[in-house]
This record gives sequence, structure tokens and C-alpha cells, in this order.
Amino acid sequence: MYSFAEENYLKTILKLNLAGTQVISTNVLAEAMQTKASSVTDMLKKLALKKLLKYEPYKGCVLTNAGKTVAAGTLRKHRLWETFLVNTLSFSWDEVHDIAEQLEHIKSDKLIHQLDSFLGFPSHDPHGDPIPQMDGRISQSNFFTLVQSKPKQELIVCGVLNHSSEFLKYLSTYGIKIGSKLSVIQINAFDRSIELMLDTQKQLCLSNEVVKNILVQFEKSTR
Amino acid sequence: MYSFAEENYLKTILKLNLAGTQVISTNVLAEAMQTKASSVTDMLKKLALKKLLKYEPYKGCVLTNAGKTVAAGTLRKHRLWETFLVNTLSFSWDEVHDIAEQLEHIKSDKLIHQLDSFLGFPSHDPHGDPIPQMDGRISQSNFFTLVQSKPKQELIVCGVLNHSSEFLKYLSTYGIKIGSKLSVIQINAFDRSIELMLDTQKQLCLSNEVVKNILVQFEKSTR
DNA sequence: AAAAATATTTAGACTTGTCTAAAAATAATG
DNA sequence: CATTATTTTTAGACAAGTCTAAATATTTTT
Repeated sequence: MYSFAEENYLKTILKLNLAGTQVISTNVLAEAMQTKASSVTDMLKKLALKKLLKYEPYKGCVLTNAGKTVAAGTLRKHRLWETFLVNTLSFSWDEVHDIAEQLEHIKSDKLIHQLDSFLGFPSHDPHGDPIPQMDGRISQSNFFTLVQSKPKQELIVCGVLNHSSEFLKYLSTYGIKIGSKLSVIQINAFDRSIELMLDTQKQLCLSNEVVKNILVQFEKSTR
Repeated sequence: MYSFAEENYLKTILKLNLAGTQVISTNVLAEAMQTKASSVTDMLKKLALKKLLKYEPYKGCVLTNAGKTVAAGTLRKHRLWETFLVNTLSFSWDEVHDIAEQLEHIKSDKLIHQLDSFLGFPSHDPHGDPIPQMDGRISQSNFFTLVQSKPKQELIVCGVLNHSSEFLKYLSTYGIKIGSKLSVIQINAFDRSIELMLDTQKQLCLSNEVVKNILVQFEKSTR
């Protein structure tokens, strides 16, 4: 059984991997964990000793398969709990992160299986992130950001890249949520902001900063 | 915010109080917490410093109102989670304790309120124990044990005094659960075992050891 | 009420995870 | 390529919570 701290480090490394970083440096991990580099070094030594990752001083770390399994399990629990909080307990998508950070460390395989079953074996969490499978596999989605979209395409909002409560609340005030229908009207070359039609009724303009954090997909594609 | 350890000590003291002990000695608490007396002393000093209990060396401890509130909150969370596990996630009553021991430490008032609401504001958990109110009040039930019952009385099973998985499983194999209808046929003076009718169809004999751990109530009384 | 038994506390150590400050290694720059 | 800047690691400290062993109180027994 692993400690909360160990699970958090492994999960964070996995998330950095999923975001594109292959080898994770001490400083990058310290920044992501909101802690000091010296603390990271200590923990990397410990996790390396437990064969959860490979660590070479001054060269960063790489998860082993064992480490990936633990990390994916933690991420799976986090996302299942987020789904539970939103779907079952009526939380909004900007309120669930901190609670799921706690719930993800509860130890019980049966609990997670029963929860998964109760929720109907969801494939994605309330932010559109894939829920890792029991075996640790994580589905690669074919979502792309709104920046990469062209006018006249019919799009469906499928996820977000920024998970901050501020950003999520911002989207909510505009009525943008997972499943929202979008079509780009025009892209303003000046500031790269995008004018678009929301749910075939509301026209609005989103800044590039916002647009690059919204993941979409062509309408009718299967998820 | 209080640590897991602090919450566990406070909860255990409250449970000892509810079981009848008014002033709790170091050794009694050590036994209940499955730890050493020296660890208890250390923690009592800390909790006394935080005004959660009164502690006089060699004289045991007594919860303050603040301590009672924290303890009742933890017990409330424990029992709400047990109810959730049984009612919503199809766990049996002998499987939920260890998981609830973890879940009771999740910090979020809204989570507990939403959970309570989702469960329909239950008054008792799956073992028949009262769920403390939000304000810390704990309803005193008028349940009595099967030992105190007389023949021919129509009784309803309302709770248990022994919460061990072994005991609960034992009851389950006989089909005895919360809500079961019982009527005492006769009490064997020799070993104080009781012959009774279960759900007006099954006759069985329970040892005194079992009988003194079953809480009942007269039929039709309100709970 | 003194001796023995029991209960409780203290002292010191250990583990986990964190930190600061200093040292060492690596990378970047002129 | 030597110097500076940056990154990373080490050394030592701290807090929380636990433990063992020894010291001190309290209770019980005779």
C-alpha cells in the first residue's frame, strides 16, 4: 500500500507524461507538486527504491510499469469520484477537484469497482478527461482545441485543458459545457479571438486564451 | 482543520462516552485505539492544548463542547458513508467499517450535506446506530437488548452492540437483519440461550452471547 | 501504612515528509 | 574554455505521530 504523498507524486508524473513530457526533471516536478526541489529529490529516491520509477541523479525520472499502474489507479479513482460528485451529488465541475484529491487516496478495490458500476462505467469525467481503465490503460482521445478549428465546422465541446475553478466558472457563465454545440463564425486575425455560435442560438466571442483551452470534436463522431 | 489521528482519538472518546464511560483513562483509550499508553498521553496533551478536551495527568480526559462537536462530526461522516456504501453501492453491513474509517476524514461540509440529502437524511446507519445531526446532537434510542425481552413479545431488530464482521456475518447467515421480526418462544434457564421465531416462519435458537448483542424494539413503535 | 501491583507519564528514538541553506553538478555564456 | 548561472543534491533541522524502556504516581493488598 502506498502513502498519499507517494500516490500524489506518481499521479503528477503520469499527468506530466500525458501532457507530453517524457522525462521529468526535479524542478518541473517540484513546480507541478507545489513543493521544493529538495523534497522532490528525497521522494524520487524513495520511489526509485520501491521500483516505481527510474531515477538517475541530475537526469530526472521515468515511471516503471509498476509506477504507471499505481499512478493510473490514482487518476482513475480521482476521475471516478469527480464523476460521482457531479453526476450523483449535484456538484458543478468547478467544485470537485479538491474533494477528489482527498477521495482518490481511499483504499478499497471493491469500493472503486462498485462506484464505477453505480456510475454506469463512465469513459470520461466531468471535464472530458478519460477515466483510466482498471488495467491502467488510458484512452487517447482525438479531441483538438478550438484554436485548430476552422469556420463553418459543427463542433461539440468535449473537454478542457485548463482545469482551474476560475476558467470552469467562466465557461459556465457563458453556458459552455461538455456537449455544447459550437460553430466558428470567424477568427479575428488581430488578437486570434474567435466569434462563434453556441448551441445554434447564442453568438459570442472568446479570446485566444480561452479558445486554446477548449477541446472539441466534429459533431456526430463517437466518443 | 484536524488531523486524521486527532479525529480518531476524539471519535473514540465520544464512542466510549456513548457506551457509558464518563471519564476516560489512558489505558482504556489505548485499548480502544489499539495503541500504546504513551502515545495516548502525547495525544491527550495535544488535544488539551487545543481545548478539545480536559486532561489532568493521571486522571483521564473529558471532551469539551468543541471536542464533542468534532467527534460527533466525524461519527456523523462515518455513519453517513456506511449508509451510502450499503444503500447505494450494495455493500453488506459487515464490509463497510474499514472503508468508512477512511472516508470519515474527508474534509468538505458540502460533500457531507449533499451525501446526506442524496441518502434522504437517514436517521440511522446500516447497523442501527443513530447518525449524529449536523449540530452534533445524537438521538438516544429506546432500543433494548434481546436478553431483556420476555416470551410472546413481538419485536423488531433495530441494531447491534457488537460491530465485528464475524458477528454481523453470523447474523446474516441466519437471515437476521435490521427490520427482522422476532418473537421469543422461551428462554433456556440453563445457558440463557433463547428460542425464537424469526419473521413468523423460521424457528431458531441463539446463545446468550449472541442475544445480548442484538438490539430490539416493540413492533409498531416509531423509530 | 508499607509493600506490591498497576497505571501513567517522561525521555529518547524512529519514520514520513517537509523545509532551508550550503555544496556540487550541469548548462549557458562571453 | 573558463566563468557565470541554473539545476539538483546533500546535510541538517523540524513537526506529527508512534514506539520502547525507564521513571513516577496511584491503587490495591496484606
